[in-house]
Amino acid sequence: MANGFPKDNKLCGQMRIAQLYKEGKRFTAWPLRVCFQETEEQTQVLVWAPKSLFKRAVKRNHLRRLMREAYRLHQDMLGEKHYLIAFNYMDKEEQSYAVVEKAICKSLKKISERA
RNA sequence: AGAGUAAGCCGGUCUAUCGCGCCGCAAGGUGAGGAAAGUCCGGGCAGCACAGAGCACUAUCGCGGUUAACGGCCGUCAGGCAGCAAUGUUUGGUCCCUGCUACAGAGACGAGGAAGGUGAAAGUUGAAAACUGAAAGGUGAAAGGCGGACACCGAGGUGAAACGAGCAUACGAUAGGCUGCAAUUCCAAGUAAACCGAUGUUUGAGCGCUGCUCGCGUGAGUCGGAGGGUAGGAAGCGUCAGAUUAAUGAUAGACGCCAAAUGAUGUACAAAGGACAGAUGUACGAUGUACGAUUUUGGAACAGAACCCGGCUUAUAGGCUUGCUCUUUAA
RNA sequence: GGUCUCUUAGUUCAAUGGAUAGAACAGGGCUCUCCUAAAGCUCAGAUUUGGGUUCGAUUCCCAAAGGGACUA
Repeated sequence: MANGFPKDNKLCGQMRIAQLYKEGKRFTAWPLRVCFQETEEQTQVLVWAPKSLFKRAVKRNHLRRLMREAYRLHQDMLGEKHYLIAFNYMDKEEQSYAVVEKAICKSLKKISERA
């Protein structure tokens, strides 16, 4: 079981991100909003907390790390297929790790079922 | 002991498991703060410019020191404000030239003179009879009163300020070439040397001298519209962090810190009270106060590097050290 | 990251350092009308915040907060 999260698994590039948001399927799993798309290449993930909701950089960094950590520990739930996924933090409050972990698990399960 | 004040410091530690960035073949090494923040100053660094003259513009402003530099810091002088005090805070070139000082006030920055007093010109009144003359007018006609130009003396009051000044946009001294790492250099990819309008080629557009003018140089494009393409990477970023969707985290446990509760057959002090010996002692003592082992619960701030330094400013739980001041008690 | 700029009634804008901060629209009340609109009268409402300079700050200076523009 591979629980690492190296740099190759991060989604980057303005064009590819715009394409994902344009063509990908979306759903909400509080406090997250998820956007995903199936792909032939390796799985890449984007994690994001908006500046308009969290003005302090510390809080944004913390939430991003929580989401990334939760994904890293549960990424084997996705199965054999590869996806592009974007996790957007939605809630105005800063939630604990337990809440974020639950939401990530829920959304990963949903992705593997729907795709 | 309490309260205050000034200066300085700390900003949890360790272990286990799973992970991240960078360096390295690997083993391994290394990885955020006192403010990393605001971007308010200064410097390094980079690019452009640097024949000259003049005018602007911006910043600073008692004195001395410190520094690579500063508008910072340290010491000190004077004034204002707060405090019983220790101390804190704030202001600090000049008024020669150019201007400003509302309302009120006679007058407001050139002076001019108000109530009142002294003197006093013009004018007016006194002013009619009578005489003279064709008439108009003249003579009579002076004292005194009213009047108050003007000259001298000169308060009180108004107002922040009444001739004393204060202020800056004014003057003086000093400093500053301009722009900023999205600077700048290189690589890769892509496109549109096309179209429309205005203006211009010796009757000189535009550009450069990076604010303007003179002056000098250059000499055919320049500006706007609509439209097309790209927005990746490397260096800059070394001196023990260094990315470019942007690394330093998550979980569990232990210790330490803070707050509340608990309060040991515990310790110290006070003590109603009865007991024993006896005119004062001895042990006991319900109960109260303080200190407190232990246990339980909760809490732990402000905040995250993007070229780097020196300051300033702002945010900040809790704690530590030292100096000084005041109040109370004891010696 | 850097360079600038702005904050005044609910909204859009005025106001040499000078008296009670002005105007339009919006809002409340009254008149008119059978009712509404229009019109007329009237009322309330603001200098982003905290210091300083000044006799006196919307205005000048310093700090903070919140917007906006430009720059590869």
